[in-house]
Amino acid sequence: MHSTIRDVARRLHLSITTVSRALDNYDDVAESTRKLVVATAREMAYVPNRAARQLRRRRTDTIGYILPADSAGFADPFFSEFIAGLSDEASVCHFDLLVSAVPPDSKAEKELYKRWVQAGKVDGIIVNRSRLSDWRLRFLAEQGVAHVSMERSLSRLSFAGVEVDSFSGMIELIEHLAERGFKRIAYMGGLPILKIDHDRFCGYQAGLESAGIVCDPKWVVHSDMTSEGGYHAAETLLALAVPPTAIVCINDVTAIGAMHAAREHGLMVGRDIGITGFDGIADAAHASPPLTTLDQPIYSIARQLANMLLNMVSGKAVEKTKIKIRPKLLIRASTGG
Amino acid sequence: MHSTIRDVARRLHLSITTVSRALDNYDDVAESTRKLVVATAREMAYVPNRAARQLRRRRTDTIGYILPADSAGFADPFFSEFIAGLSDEASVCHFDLLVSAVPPDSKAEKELYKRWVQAGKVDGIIVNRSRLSDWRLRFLAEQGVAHVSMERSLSRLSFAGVEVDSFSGMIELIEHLAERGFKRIAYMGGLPILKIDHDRFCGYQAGLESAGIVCDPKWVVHSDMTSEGGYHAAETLLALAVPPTAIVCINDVTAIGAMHAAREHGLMVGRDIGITGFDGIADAAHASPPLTTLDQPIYSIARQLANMLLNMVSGKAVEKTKIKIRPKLLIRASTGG
DNA sequence: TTGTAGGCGTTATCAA
DNA sequence: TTGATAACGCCTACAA
Repeated sequence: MHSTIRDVARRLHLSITTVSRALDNYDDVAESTRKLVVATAREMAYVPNRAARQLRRRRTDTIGYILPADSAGFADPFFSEFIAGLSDEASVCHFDLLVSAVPPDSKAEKELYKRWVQAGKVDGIIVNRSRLSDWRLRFLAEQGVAHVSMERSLSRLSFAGVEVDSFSGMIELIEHLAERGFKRIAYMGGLPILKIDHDRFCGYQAGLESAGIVCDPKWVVHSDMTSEGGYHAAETLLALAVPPTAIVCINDVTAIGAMHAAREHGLMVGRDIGITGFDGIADAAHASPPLTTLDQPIYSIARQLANMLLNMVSGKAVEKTKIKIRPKLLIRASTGG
Repeated sequence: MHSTIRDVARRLHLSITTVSRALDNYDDVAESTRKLVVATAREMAYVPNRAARQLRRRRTDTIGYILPADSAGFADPFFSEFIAGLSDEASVCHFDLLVSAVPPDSKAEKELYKRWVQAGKVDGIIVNRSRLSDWRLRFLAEQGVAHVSMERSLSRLSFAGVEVDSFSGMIELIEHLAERGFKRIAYMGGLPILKIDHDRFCGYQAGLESAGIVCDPKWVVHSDMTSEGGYHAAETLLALAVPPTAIVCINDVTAIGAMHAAREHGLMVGRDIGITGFDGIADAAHASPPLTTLDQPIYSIARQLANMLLNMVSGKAVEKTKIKIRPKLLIRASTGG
């Protein structure tokens, strides 16, 4: 925090005003002074103080993202990629990204959102892992804070964001499994309050139905969406009297855990049992066997979300406020290739 | 951004000053007024404006972390876990975490660090993936900005941070491989300018030496530390006239890619070839076969780093400024169990 | 084309 | 124990 705008002004025997406007490319500044100011500012390594600018402009040039982090052990490449996308897009517009992690639907989460909003710390917020009934979206709408979300919640609020068509994807996936001859198909979800869990489960059911397969409630289990959780949930499934011959997992890391459990049970994944994921993280392609999955372009989705949000907070017209993406079925060896 | 401190003051017919100090628990405020102020503030949902507070206090209550993101496709669970740790620790102290992603050692990186520092956007910065000669650490020291780093660089600057003893870890690992009968041991590193690459490579060499194995330069390759990169680098190794019978990888995701390549070459990992990682990410335990690795407690390291930094910026005495951690060798099936 | 002055919401100094 | 008042660094009507 070195030179201030006063320093630059003093050095040039100009007023603060002129310096300020020269740097902001106002057109009522003589070209010669403008050049001089810009050169001097650069030479003096002048950078406008963030806090002062924020206070005055009443905006922060910062967008926020709160990680729905369940636990200490949480580590899904999904989030690395998502954050990288948000941050990259923000950088382009000279915005910053504020990040925090907090257990979903907890008291701490509520407090954090409140603090960020009421202290004016961010101009807008990106929400993901939307819940069926999501107080976050309601809260942000009420407070008039710009926000976009990945997956819409069921409430009728106007929605801006990106939605991946999990439902159709799952139907396609189940069809694929049925074609490969897998009939006893289990579903391994996450928290049932999650929109993605709901959508994927519905797609799973619809898929079964159209394949003429009945859905055994015993074959529906839930995990915490970590590989550890997937491992344990799979153990439960495989210990059943009549275990499933395929497991459809809510995401890739869960599936990686499930494959591990299957191997430990002496099953050859892809032949004795089919296992699928959702996300298309890099590691899924290198898993053993490579994982059949519904690929969603996480990085690109994150960039699009950030872009929409940035347009909103900059008052620019947002061309598209709802983007729907169809996940792509990547067939790999974990379902027989 | 609703009620300000003035609103609260007006409502109570008190001065702004008194309200401010009541809320900050100064002891020269009557207990009765303090209670009244606190209650009213809460009722009015008053939250101090961040920008104003920052401007006045000359601190931001924010720490920063710049992800060394190589590319769009980058997605290492290491970073999710690292960020979660930083963020959790920051939350405890009511600090925020500012995150950005930028290619390492690029012009953009330099500009970003400058901007953050000179605009006074953060009180301190966490650095990881230190380079052997790291301008970031020099720059931060010069500018007098508080910072901690994971892995110290070779320069003699005073260092505060956490260091994982990669060198000793690798020696132990090589010893393990040699015991298991693997003799033709390859090393798959990352960028050679990275401190961790240097340390791990040196440990590898030392390990080979003490096991009486000569190091064939052909068996030393580098990747970009992604699973994709690991996959390709392994293909190069396996295409050699005399391919190695073990591959020591710089991190887990690389190793996961390498295992994939090995399987494609018809090799049974753990029997025909030994493969090892470094990190101890959750997925490593669920890889096929489960990956032998040097486990470092990423989440806990991140918390410790953040904690040290927070103490530094709060002016608290830092008990321990250098923490050395010995990674733990987890022997799994990828080296024969 | 440039300068003056007021204020964004807080906190800190000093006097009452 | 409380209250004026002056910054913090910047932006922007408005005046010159």
